[in-house]
Amino acid sequence: MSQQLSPVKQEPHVKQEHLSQMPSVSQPYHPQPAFYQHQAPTYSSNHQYGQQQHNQPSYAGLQHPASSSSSAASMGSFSGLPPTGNYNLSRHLLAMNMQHGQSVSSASNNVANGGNSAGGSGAATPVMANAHANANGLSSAPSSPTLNNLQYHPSAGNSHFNSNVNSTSNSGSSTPYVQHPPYAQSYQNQQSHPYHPSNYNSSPPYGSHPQQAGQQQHHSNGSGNGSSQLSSTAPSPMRQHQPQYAPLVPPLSDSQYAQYHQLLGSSAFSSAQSTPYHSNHSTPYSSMPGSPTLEYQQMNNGSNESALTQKPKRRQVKNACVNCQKACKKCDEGRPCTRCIKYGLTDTCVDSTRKVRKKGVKRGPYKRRIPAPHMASTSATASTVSTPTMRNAVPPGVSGYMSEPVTALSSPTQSHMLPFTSSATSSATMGHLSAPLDFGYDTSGGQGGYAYRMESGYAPSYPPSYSGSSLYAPPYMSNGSGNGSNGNSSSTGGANSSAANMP
DNA sequence: AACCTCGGACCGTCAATCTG
DNA sequence: AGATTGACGGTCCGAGGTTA
Repeated sequence: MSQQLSPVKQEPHVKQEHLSQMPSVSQPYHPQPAFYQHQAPTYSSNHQYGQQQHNQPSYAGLQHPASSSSSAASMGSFSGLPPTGNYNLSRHLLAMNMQHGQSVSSASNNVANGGNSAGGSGAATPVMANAHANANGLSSAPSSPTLNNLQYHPSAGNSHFNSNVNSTSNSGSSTPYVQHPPYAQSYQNQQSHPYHPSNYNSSPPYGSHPQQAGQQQHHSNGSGNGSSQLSSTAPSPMRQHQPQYAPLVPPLSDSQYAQYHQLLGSSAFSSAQSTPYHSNHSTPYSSMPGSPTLEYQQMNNGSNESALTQKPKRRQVKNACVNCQKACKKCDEGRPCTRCIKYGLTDTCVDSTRKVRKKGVKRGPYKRRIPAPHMASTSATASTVSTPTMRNAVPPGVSGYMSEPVTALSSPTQSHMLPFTSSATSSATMGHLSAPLDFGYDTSGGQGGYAYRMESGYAPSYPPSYSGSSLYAPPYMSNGSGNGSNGNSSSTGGANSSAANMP
């Protein structure tokens, strides 16, 4: 079994490298619950995409009638599949369930491992240690608050909490999978992609007919204990609304599917209702996925002229599905999402797993605001200051600033979404804000591609020793800010003064 | 025309840091 | 302790290429 493990090629593409640094991506499909370890004794923590399935006996035996000929190639990672026989959907789902369930624990496990190897720092942070401590086997709860509140998705991992919940899939049924030709081809060519569904193991690259949505929903529902007690009646505790959904999905055209899904998404049947992070999502839009009029949310309900000239804010889902994530396409909160329904990828439409944020990363002294009462510049327009850090410019005490539209923005960090009113602009505190300065293109770490912006009026105060926790060079290198300084903003005020005078 | 790929702009989160 | 900062980790726009 172990000799079947083959290293998954990493595409040289930059973005994929970045994505491949997301160790937890593979975790939802990680088939290594503790109770299965006896069947996977050689399992390594340095798992790769596309390998886990080989340690999963019940899944390695997955058979697929539609993959007998042409699609066999597209299922390269399923090379161990027998060429004939019935596709055992229940086993398939069972395996997927276990893989999903494992995500909770293995994700945290990966934090300790991957995070350590990637950054070389923070491995010993308390949270990571804690995550690791919880990462063995049957841990039934997200091992970190982040996982609990954000990453843990019931559709992906709830099975872990319901180890005795029966799967409703038809045991032994050989449901015909309908392969979506374009994607079959596409995914076939992407097997080296770390996000390739075939490398998820639980996500065979064939698309399923949407009629199987009702079965697929039980991915989140199956037993995680390897039991074969399969029932055809027990609904998912988290998605028991969806049995109503499955029969309602006839073979429709793509547009019809999309339309239908929009209805789904905006209805109480949306899986978004059950996601833990939607409940406290601050924006009112999250409850209405799929509404085309909400693709962009209005920054201002017409109360400010500047809003008319500003580009509407892009709205993102909390967690894109693996398919949309891989394709860098817009997803929605429904599972399956509209796009996956459209392309027949409902089988693999599962939430991607979010990486646990690193902790213990030393951050340099923050640049400090300069009082700058005399630097008022009325030339600052709403557009020029509408940077993500614009909130910095909002005086904490400015009342009325967060009035009408802000009621929808309970998240304090979303204050930068607010329009920049003229009154605020003219305030003395705002005066030092003019066009932000781009300080080039950072390619030194992380995702790169971010143009560091220094807003005038802020004094970069990185001490010379600061290296962004070894991740970044000091982003403000214009004049050696902080050279010999102790990070005091006064030492770099000159740079900002000049910045403030920039046109 | 539809779809795919992917660079990078944009977004939201939240731990580190600052401030009163 | 609460506010703020800003890096991180993510989403997905949109342009260019490919395919049917």
